[in-house]
Amino acid sequence: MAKQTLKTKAYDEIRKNITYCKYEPGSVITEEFLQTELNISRTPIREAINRLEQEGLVTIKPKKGIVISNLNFEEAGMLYEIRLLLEPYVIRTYGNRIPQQTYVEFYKHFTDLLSAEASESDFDIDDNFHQIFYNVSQNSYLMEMNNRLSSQITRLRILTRIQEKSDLIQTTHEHLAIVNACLQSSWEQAAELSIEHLKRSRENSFKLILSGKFK
Amino acid sequence: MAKQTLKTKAYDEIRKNITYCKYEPGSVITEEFLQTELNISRTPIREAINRLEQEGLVTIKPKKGIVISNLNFEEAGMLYEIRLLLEPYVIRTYGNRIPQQTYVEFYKHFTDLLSAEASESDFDIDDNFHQIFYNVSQNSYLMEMNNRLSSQITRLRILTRIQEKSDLIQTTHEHLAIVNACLQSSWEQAAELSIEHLKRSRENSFKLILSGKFK
DNA sequence: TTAAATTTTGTTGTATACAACAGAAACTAT
DNA sequence: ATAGTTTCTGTTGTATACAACAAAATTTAA
Repeated sequence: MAKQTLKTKAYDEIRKNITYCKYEPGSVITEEFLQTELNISRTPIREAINRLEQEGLVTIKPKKGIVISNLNFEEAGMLYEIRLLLEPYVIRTYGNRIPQQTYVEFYKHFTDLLSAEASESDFDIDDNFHQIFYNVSQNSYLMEMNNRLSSQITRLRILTRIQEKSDLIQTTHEHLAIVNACLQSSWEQAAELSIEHLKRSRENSFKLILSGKFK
Repeated sequence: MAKQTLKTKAYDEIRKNITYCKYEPGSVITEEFLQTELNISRTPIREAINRLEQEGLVTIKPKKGIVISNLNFEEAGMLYEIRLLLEPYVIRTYGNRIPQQTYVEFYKHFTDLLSAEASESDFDIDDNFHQIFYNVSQNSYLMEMNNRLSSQITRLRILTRIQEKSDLIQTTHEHLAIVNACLQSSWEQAAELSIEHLKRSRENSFKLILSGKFK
């Protein structure tokens, strides 16, 4: 495993706190706050913050503080637009690179998800599902793009409380359908199913945002 | 205009030096070198370097130095893969948002390019051409992605000496054809033309890379 | 000569002090 | 009371010193 520097430690920690909405969207924090919270000096904190700004998770207000990025209707629209463009593409183009072993793991995850109670780790599993497709592309731009999207998507899911059991089950069934299509090498069908999945997911998010359930 | 901090100044300067290959791909530089070269202290230099690493233009080797990223066959393939995915999409989807005024500017650039000698500013003009399409999408992820791609594409063009007059003329004619299609609201045709343009461009780059003309 | 151990050197990693400044608060003149 | 001015406070911006460490160079032992 790679050497863990304080910079990466700070980055991981802060990013996690943002994605899981421990730091609320729109709120303002200071470097000093992070310093005492993480017990790490300013330099690594700043480097982490700079990176997070680059990734769009925070905005640095000069001489004022660090604003945790908001997640509004427009942002959600942009996120899903990109996913709708990229995911069908990677499935169609690189689906055939997914190793057999990965399917075994998928099915294990699915049975876990359908049997167990909802928990925070579900997000990671769901992220992981999407990530696989990007990783097999071996295109670092695609992988990096997924990385950017995933933290925002996770935040969106948490804010819209979409992790409720009923939705989790539906999502899992949709994932299952996609995987089944892949196993039959029906890439075009798998791509179409992923479009359906993303569109439903998007509409669900939009609905919840507009209902004012969040923010 | 936004406040220029030393961090952004260092970033702009170093990025320019990398894109225009003043710092050669594969070569190793140190923070101290940049410090004396730009006459800026380490802290802003580091922040700039961190950002450039994030964007893939450099790799920081712990305790060793800063490696200017290489541009090889695989990297070029990844770049064009993304462009081939994104550009037809933005043209098809957002072409109709391009204001009339922009077309006037396009034609002015084209006539300039076809009449004048090749110069460094041609790269900016070409970048600008592609950038317009991403900007009208108003999707920050797409715009950011273009930003990432453009510096790499520029490096590729410089390294393959593709700016030679004959290629410049061909490129300009292809751009002209795309713009003409847009003006007639033939978005599908414009998208197809952009695919042709990118594919030819890619093959040209591949050819030059393999001929060993560079690196 | 060769292999292992040690020292040295160069570079980034981290901590911290001070400067600059934006915005709020207090003050002043009318 | 209000508009303008000044002062103050909190936060980030920048500079710099020192620590940690990877790799090269040197030394040592056989």
